[in-house]
Amino acid sequence: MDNLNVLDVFKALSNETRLNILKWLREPEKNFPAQQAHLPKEVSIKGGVCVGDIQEKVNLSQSTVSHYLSLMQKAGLLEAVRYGQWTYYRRNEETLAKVAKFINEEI
Amino acid sequence: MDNLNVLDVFKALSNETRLNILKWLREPEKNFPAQQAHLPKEVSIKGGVCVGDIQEKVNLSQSTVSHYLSLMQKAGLLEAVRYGQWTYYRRNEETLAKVAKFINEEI
DNA sequence: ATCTTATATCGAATTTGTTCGATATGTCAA
DNA sequence: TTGACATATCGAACAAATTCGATATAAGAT
Repeated sequence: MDNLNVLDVFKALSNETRLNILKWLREPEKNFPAQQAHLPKEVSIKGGVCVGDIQEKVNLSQSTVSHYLSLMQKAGLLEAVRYGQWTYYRRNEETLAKVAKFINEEI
Repeated sequence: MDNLNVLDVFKALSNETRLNILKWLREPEKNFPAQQAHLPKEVSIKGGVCVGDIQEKVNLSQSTVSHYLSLMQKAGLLEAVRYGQWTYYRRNEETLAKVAKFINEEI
């Protein structure tokens, strides 16, 4: 939605855990076994994984993971979809593409 | 030379001044008028600009600029060529290309 | 209404980054 | 060999990021 803020993006990418989360979300089914277990069969949040599943994989506190995801969302790297009490985060491919383009053409 | 350390790269890119330096070094002749004034005519360090010229453009102390350039070099974004008492820094396009590729294919 | 579960936010401790001035090192010129 | 200049390194002050546990908010189940 908002325009690309490269500084916020690079800051978000300057952390191994956050980088891993982004990588894992490339293949959610593979990396998060319990993925979307809370969703009824007729609902699907394509590519989305809830905070709890991510926290389980990352070895950090719930508050830290929540904060990280929020940072990444503000940077435009992730988007959040709420379903009931869960928040599903998924990659925002548009921003990723813009970042690669930016490196190639502007930096 | 060394292998790509993306974390160091993203940290180096997480700063407006450093980002600007990298951009300016795309077109050294345009952005650094006094460029290569110290070099004898027969010597040319393609794309290289000395620390003093960069410092003049950035509004920060000599030690800070030196530190920034060193950070960027360690991250592989710049390479340094010494000529006499001057150090010329220029972009390392190979790393930049690797970073864009990394974003597209791995992150 | 109450309890439980999921996520977000707050406040604080610790670590890392920014930035400076002072000083060290290296090179050239007289 | 002394002096001047370019750059690098050091040590310290301040700002920002990391990370936690505690608490707030919000939704679902009893």
